[in-house]
Formats: sequence, C-alpha cells, structure tokens
Amino acid sequence: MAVTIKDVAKKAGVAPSTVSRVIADSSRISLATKKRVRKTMKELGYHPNINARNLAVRSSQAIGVIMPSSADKALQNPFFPEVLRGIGAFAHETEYSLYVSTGESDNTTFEEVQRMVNGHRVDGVILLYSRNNDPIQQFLVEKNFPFVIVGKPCENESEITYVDNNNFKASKELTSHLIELGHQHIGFIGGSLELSVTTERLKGFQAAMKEYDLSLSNEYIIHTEFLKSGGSKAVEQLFALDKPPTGLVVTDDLMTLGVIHAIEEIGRRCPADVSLTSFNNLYLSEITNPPLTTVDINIFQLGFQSARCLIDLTKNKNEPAKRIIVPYEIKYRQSTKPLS
Amino acid sequence: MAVTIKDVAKKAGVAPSTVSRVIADSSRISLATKKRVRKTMKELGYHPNINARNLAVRSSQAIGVIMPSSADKALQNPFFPEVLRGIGAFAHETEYSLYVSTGESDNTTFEEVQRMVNGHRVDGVILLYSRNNDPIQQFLVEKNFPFVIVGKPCENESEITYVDNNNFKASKELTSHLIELGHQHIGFIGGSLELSVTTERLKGFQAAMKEYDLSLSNEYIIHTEFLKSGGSKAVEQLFALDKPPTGLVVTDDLMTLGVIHAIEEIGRRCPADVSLTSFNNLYLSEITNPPLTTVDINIFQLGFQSARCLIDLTKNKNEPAKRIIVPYEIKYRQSTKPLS
DNA sequence: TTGAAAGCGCTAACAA
DNA sequence: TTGTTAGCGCTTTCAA
Repeated sequence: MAVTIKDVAKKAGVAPSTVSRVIADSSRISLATKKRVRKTMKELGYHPNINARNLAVRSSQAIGVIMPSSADKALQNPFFPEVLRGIGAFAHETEYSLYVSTGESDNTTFEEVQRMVNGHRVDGVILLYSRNNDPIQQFLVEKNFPFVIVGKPCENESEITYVDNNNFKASKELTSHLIELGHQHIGFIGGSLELSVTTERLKGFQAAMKEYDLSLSNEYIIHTEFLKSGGSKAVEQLFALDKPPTGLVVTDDLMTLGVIHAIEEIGRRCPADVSLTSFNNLYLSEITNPPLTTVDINIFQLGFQSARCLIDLTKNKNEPAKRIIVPYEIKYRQSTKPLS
Repeated sequence: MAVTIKDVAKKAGVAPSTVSRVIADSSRISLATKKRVRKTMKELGYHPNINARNLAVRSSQAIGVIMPSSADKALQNPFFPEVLRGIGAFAHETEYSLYVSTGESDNTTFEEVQRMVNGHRVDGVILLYSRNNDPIQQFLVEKNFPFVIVGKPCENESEITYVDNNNFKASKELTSHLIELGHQHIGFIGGSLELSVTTERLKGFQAAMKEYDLSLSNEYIIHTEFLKSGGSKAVEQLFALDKPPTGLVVTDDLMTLGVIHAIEEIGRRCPADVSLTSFNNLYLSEITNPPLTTVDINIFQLGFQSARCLIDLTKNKNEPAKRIIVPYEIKYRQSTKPLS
C-alpha cells in the first residue's frame, strides 16, 4: 500500500488536514510546519492520490482530446500529433493530464466521449474536428459540458468557444497568388464538405476567383477521400477537362502528395504543367518534390490555444464563448510558378 | 450534483451495495432486482463516478502512453497516431481509457510519467520508444510498475514485456533484396544509435552484406537527425564517395522522403541512379515519387498487442515477461530496380 | 495557525 | 439473495 496523507501526518506530528493544506500551499500554515511536513513527505516518498483528490474536489485535472474517428486513414495525418503536442504543452504547464480518444468508428468515439464525460474522467473536452450534425457535439451541448473546437463550428457558432485560422482569407490569398502568377484555370481539391475546414477554404477559393472575374465552373471543384485512389480519380477527371487547370488549391499537404503522384502518373509535371498550393505546412511539405507552397496554419498554436481556452472554461463555467483566430503564414516554395 | 448510487438505491428500494453489484453484474443478484435497478438507473440517468470507483478498488482502468519527447519533429511521424489507433482499439474493447504524454523535453516527459504513476492515474504504461539508459524505464522498473515497450528493450530484455518486429530479419531481407538486384555498394541511413530500432536494423543490414561478402565500410553508414538538413548532409556525404551507393536502406519512410529530395537536389534520380528501401509502410509511402519499397511493420498491431500485454500485466502483476513479435511484410514498389 | 470530523461516491467484507 | 457498514485517500468546514 502506498504512503498516504495520514502516514505523513503521523510522522510529522500534525493532523492530516494540515498536510493537505501544505500540499495546497495554504497561506494559513506556518512556514515552520510547512517545511517540516514537506521534509517528511520527501522522506516517506509521499505522492498524493489523484483519484482521492478528484473525488473530494469533484474534478479531474484532465482534459479529453477527441480525434475524428479513424475509419479512414485520416489519423495518419501528422496534423494530429502536432496539435496534440500543442495541447500537451499547455496542459503540462498547468498540470493537467491528457485523455485521448481514437475511436475506430463514429460510434466507438461517441462511446468513449460518454465514458469520459459521464464518468467524470475529464473536466472538459477538445474536439479536433468540426462537422455538420455531430452527435458528440450535441451531447456536450446538452450536458452543458465544457468543450472547445479546433476549427469553426458548423452551427451555433457564437455560443461555442473555438480556435481556428482564418481559412477563408488564407484560401483566398493562396488562390490570388496563383491568379497573380497568371493562372486562369484553377482547380480546387478538398476533403468532405461536411467538415467546416473544407467549406471555408472552398469559399475563399471561390471569392478569389470571383474577385478576378474568373469562371467558376463546378467541374474544377472536387471533393475526394483522403485515400490515394480518390486522389487519382480526382486528378484524372480534372485533367480530362477541355481546359485542364494549370493551378490547383488542395486543402491538405498529405492530399497534395497524392495529387503530385497522380499528376505524374498521367504524364504531367509539377510545377512545369501545373502549380500546386496547399495547406498545413507539415514537416513533409518541405521535402516533397517539389517543396510545397503551403499555408502554415500554426498547428501547434491551434492546440496550445485550444487547451488554454478549455482550461479557462473549466475553471469558470460561465466564461463567455470565445473565438481565437491563430494567424497563418503562406510559405512560398517551388510548387508554384508563373504560367508560361 | 450528479446522481449517485444512493439515489438509485433509494428510488429502487434497495441498498447501495445492491446497486453496486448490479453494476458489476454480480451473479448473486436476482434477475428481477437487476432489471428493476437497471431501469431506475436509466430513469435517473445514472453514471458511475469513475474516480470514486477507482479510489475504492485502487485502480484506474486507464493506461498511459508515452511518446518520445518531441523536441525534434519526430512526433510528426504518422507512426504515432497509428500505434495510438492500435492501442486505442484494444483499450476500447476492454473499456480502458488512454492517457498520453507528449513531453517537449525528456524532462517534461519524465515529469508527466511521474504524475501518471505516482498519482495513480494509470494502471500501466506503454513506452512507444526504446532507448539506452532511459531514466523513465529505470523509474518504472524501480517502482515495479507494469509497463510494456513497443520495440526491443536495450537492457534487461528477458525481464521486460515488449512487442516488436523482427527488425533484424526484416532489414536483412530488405538488404538482400537490393543485393539480389545486383547492387553492391549499399548505404544505410538510420536515426539515433541510442534507439534500439536503429541498431537492430543496422545489424540486419550488416549481416546481409556479410553473407554476400560485400564490403562493409563505415563510410556507407550514416546516422542522422530526422530533420531535413541532416538528411541532405548525409546524402551529400554518401554520394561524394569514390563509389557512391546505388542502393540505400533507410530506417523510416519519412526519412526516405527527405532522402529522395536530397538525392534529386544533387542531380541524381531514384530509382534510376539509386534504389531506395525503407521501413514502416506509412500511408504516404504509396504516394511518393517513386512509391517506396518498404517494410510493412504492421504498426496497428504493434499498438494493439502492446495494449493487450499491458492489460494482462496490470491484471496479474506476476505475469511473466512476454515477447511478442509482430510479423512484417515487405512491400515491393517502384523505388527499387535492378542495377543497370 | 492547527485539529477533528464529516463527506466525496464507490466497493467489499461480514451478517443476515 | 440482499443489507449494513467500514473504509479507499483526500478536502474542507467548523471549532479551538
């Protein structure tokens, strides 16, 4: 059996409550006893039992991190470890722990969230995705359980605390860059329209095209699965058009990797035949061939800030809904070039 | 305040202990009362408080997952979300929860492990790396705390439960493949020698070279950081040799991506000038140019099995140390070709 | 500044 | 088959 607060109390010749106060560094304990108690804690190798503490104070000093369900390979996106790093950094500072859920299906994910929340395992939850009609989100809202979203909420935006980039603006800027390089036929390749990232980036793309009076045919807009096959098909379709695109906006670096592959498979080259722009600035976007012009969305900060918001929220349930927009920066690299 | 076991008991007209037994599905409760109690649990929206339960039974139904510290970008390796998926899958089945630590530095990671272990937050720990003289591992051993390693322990191998591939054999086979394609000058690019994966794969490489009586000069063996700059330098060095390699064994797909990039930067091509082989079979290894010949180490299984071992271990501390070798499979793709 | 004691929500021995 | 009761290790009110 581990050493408890009572053991320390006995050995130090004080009451358990005093030891407890020393742990909390209460100002109502004399420095002398504090020192004495701390010393015996060391001697005995005492460590507070978090479960007991949590039970007494009805909290858990832990936050839950919900990944999208991993039926597809989406989880292999380095985006996730990177946000996790950001979340972890803040959590560590504030001595919070991290629970993660990596459900296989939407159902298992939901179960895991319920376990976390109903069982009081966590004080709050961070959702690493944002999509339409998400039962998990509804569950949290109904329970009035603290949560924050990384990304833009699809509904009730003003009532939910979230951390996001200005994806609309970033996408518009990226598209404008292509246009200013002389490209006129530009395609958009994105993930599921259920996800708010996709729609935001699509809107930005469309806004730029409109601003420059370029035609906006739906044929140039493709929504595809993350997986390779999807990417190839998308590319084939695009380049079978009368006026195949000479520029592309792709919503994710990893997807872009697939797109490059598909493009070369049909005998075209990047950037010679087509300029590519992308999002995320994953580590790998520097070492692809060619290195990608991509939006650095500062994934780490997305995580860090979301953790900060969540912890604020758990400390004060009445904290008003916040929105934090993490700045982005476009990295111009060799995947884009002027239209020749 | 949430609804407790007492509320249920009162409403159902039984004792709290009866309710507790119903939760545990004890065989000594009549079906009738079980039904009645379950019904009132539903009606009241009762969910057991895990903290209270954990306190009473002195366990936590949670396991800790320790990533390597993320000072470098190693965490951006899709390997991690993928093992996590495997671990999560088993954990979900057995209703365990997952704690993760993503320490920035070795120090913060260590602190997080101590918090988890000392605070009784977790019943056991999975280490997602294995390296020499790891203070964390020592800490766990001293505490006699259940843990399992994904990878091969560097010391006390026979006393530690671990899940690994036969990296030696895989690497030997991969190298032999290159040799059988006619390559004679083969280089090895690996990560830190502190990590047991690296040493195992290096040994396999060397064994194959020896078996075929090929020269094994140290100039062909490079240990480099994960990062791009390191990779470029390594490649430059290699190709400045009198007899530059025509084949390469690289210990990680993501590194290989960097290697391809570096190779093309100095005006060589893959596989025309140099055949590449690699490890992990990450999603991206199919969509690089060229697609990689790589060892599918079955990352998901590594995670799944490690979770299974750990949970066995926590249930029975005297469980003897186990070793589980997850089978691998070499995926032959276009990054290798016969020497011309 | 400190101590005594009740209670957080649950489990498990013992009794019935 | 069920109930009573004493903890699990900690916090916190109230009293001293």
